[in-house]
Parts: sequence; structure tokens; C-alpha cells
Amino acid sequence: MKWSELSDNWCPVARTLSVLGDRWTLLILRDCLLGFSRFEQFAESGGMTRHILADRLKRLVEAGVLVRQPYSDAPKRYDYILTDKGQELAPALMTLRDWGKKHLPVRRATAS
Amino acid sequence: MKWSELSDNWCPVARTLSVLGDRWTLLILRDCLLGFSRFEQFAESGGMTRHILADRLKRLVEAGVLVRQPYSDAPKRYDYILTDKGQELAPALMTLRDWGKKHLPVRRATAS
DNA sequence: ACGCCATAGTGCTTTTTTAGAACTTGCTTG
DNA sequence: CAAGCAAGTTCTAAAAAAGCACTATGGCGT
Repeated sequence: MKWSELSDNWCPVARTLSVLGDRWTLLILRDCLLGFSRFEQFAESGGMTRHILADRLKRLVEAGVLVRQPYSDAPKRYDYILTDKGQELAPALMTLRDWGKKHLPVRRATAS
Repeated sequence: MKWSELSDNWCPVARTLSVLGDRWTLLILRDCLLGFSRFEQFAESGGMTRHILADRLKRLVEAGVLVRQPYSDAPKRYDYILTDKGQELAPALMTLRDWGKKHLPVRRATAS
């Protein structure tokens, strides 16, 4: 089964995963919730390649989680903004964050 | 960046995704929460190949989310059981389920 | 003992995805 | 005119996943 087929699954968890069930999508969304909105911001923040980033942004726009809003006409440029649908992923991100904080302590310290 | 490197990320969301950030892992966990515990049950339920299933179960055991408990000595056989750490993913699964129910309606009806 | 079934995986080959780095495009600024 | 920035796109190689078939271990029926 390829993961596009998941989008019509009877199970809502499976359908959700058809949208954000990969390593990078939720990290992009996390960045959106932190206020990021541009390609370069996402690229610098996450560890994914620009290639994957472009692909994931496209998928998220198709899925209605983000919208691509022009912020410059001159060289056509866009902000990626959370829709209401996307905003409502905040609780999900928080439960995942809480689980990580509780159960996955950092081994290699990066913060002071 | 490969996804194993995510496990030491400063961000707890990223660390969480290093454990369950793929298309199938959360579906296996969903099945666990529904009471499934055996290889064949997971195999019949989800759409992943047996190959991937075996790999994900191994990772989940290594991550301390599941434990592999023998239920038969004769032919060595095991149940995969949620640990407390695994049980605590229930809220996360529920928020994902709720989001899916609300925002990703089924297009191709499968239920009556 | 022999064939057949069940569970829990492995092996192998093909296809799809990802990584990683360079390149393109459109426009701005020095 | 050269340099730079933002937002991608292209290309190649490597990794992961799909899809089947196959193995291993033991039970059961005859």
C-alpha cells in the first residue's frame, strides 16, 4: 500500500497520517506555529533538504493545511500561512511535544 | 540529515518524530491500543508489508514503547505489548484521530 | 511418518523516496 | 555590470519501501 491510498482509509488516524505521516511535515508545521512563514526560514530551521521542503509545502497547500500567499509581486514570492485547519493541529503538536519531553530526554546537550 | 539524528534534537517534537515519524508506526500503535498484540494481527490490519512491520516492531521495542513478551515456548512466539511509555501515546493518537475526523472526511465510503 | 496448516518472520528484486549539492530565475543593490 | 538574495528546480547516488515468495518451527489429522 502506498501512502496516498491511506487518505481514504476508514480510520481517521490513518487519514491524518496520509497528510502528516512523515518525518518532516510536522516539523514544518511546528515552525509555522512558531511564526515562520517563508521557504528560507523553514530550510534553515529543519534538517530536510530544500527538495523535500518544496514538496511538503506543496502537499500541505493541497491538503488545505497551509495557504500560499504572495507577499511580493516583483519576484513572485509567497508566505506559507496556516489555515484554520492547520491551526487546529496545534493540540496534536502539543501532545507530541509533551510526550517527547517526558519520555525522550536529550542525551547530547545542546542548550545551556 | 537522516532521521536517527533527530533523536538528539533540542526540540521535543523532533525527538518524538524520531520514534514515530513515519507512515506506519502510529498505525501499529493504534492497533496496540485497540488490543492487538501479535505480528499477524498487525499484518492483517495495516497496509504495510511484513518487512516493514518487523522493522517497526523492532524499533518500537528498542525505543521502549513496546515490549516483546513470549507467549509460547514451543515455537518461540511473542506478544508485543505497550509499555507505560507507549500507553501514554494514547492522548496523541486521540488528538490526531479527532483532527482527522473533523478535517479529513472519507471520500470513498467504506462503512455503511 | 507424512502432508498440511499456522505464526513469525527473511530474502530478493523492483520501484519510490530521500539526501546532497549545484544550478536557475527574477529582481535588487553597489 | 557584478554580487546577492529568495525561492525554488535539477541531477545523481543512496536509502527505504513495495511486493512476493520462501524459510523455520511446531501442531494436528490420518
